[in-house]
Amino acid sequence: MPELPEVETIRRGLERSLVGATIVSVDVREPRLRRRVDRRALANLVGRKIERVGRRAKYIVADVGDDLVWLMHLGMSGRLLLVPGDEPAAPHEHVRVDFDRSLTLRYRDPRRFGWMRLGRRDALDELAGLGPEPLDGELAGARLRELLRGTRRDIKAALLDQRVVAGIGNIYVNEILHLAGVRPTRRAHRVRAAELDAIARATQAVLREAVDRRGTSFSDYFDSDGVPGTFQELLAVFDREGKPCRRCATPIKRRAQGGRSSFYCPRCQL
DNA sequence: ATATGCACCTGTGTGC
DNA sequence: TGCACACAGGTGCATA
Repeated sequence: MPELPEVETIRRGLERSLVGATIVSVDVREPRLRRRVDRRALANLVGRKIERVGRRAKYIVADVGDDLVWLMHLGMSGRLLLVPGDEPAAPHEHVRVDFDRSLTLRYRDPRRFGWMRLGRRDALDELAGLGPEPLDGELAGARLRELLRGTRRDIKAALLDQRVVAGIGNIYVNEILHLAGVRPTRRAHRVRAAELDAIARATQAVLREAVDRRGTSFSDYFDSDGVPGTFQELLAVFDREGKPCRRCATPIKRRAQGGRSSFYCPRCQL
């Protein structure tokens, strides 16, 4: 479900409510997530205080002291919700963490593609090898050119590769390529420098706007307070097969690419 | 190196 | 109404 803008929105919600809060109890109701949740390791959260809530790519990274980090990934259908302590459990609520302020964090994930773990900051191999954060500092065309040099795969697959750029998923990659005027099937190494500049700019513009709009809720994404985002109102191509391109009115096309749907305007994107 | 296919899961929408 | 099937915001592995 969540890409960078959704994860960032959730991060902000957790930061607002949880920084300074102390964990009172941890209840792993269903450890069989994408990777098995280590109950004993996670139990070390008890008594610790949330010092900081960060994000890297699509990971939530919470500092809990002593160089320990609580790492969470939401997969496709994961949701982190802050609810009053006495709220009854909802379906697919796999982990609940109680804090010292009548507040619990619930992890719900019907498909169980997400997971979480507690580890030492220097042992988080999940975060090693991730590409640049597109909204931190510069993601310039020149940097993209370096990252894509020599790669023969298509530009869409390259942008979805978290080692190339961190945080982009299937909604935003379609939107970015539309804004940049580049077809998703173009070979990455044949995309011109000027087009890479456009892709770099479009990446930042799309992700910034989507963060401002608190993410895209086209079916069932909600932030940590249960509030939907509004970027779906601005989608140019994603899930708009057959509808008119917002720029030129040509019907949007859809095709499968690497097992997932690509949407593009056959006129605006070359 | 990379492309493809599939596997991990459940829910929802569609067409018959 | 039921049923079969396609498809869903993400990764990661095995195989060619």
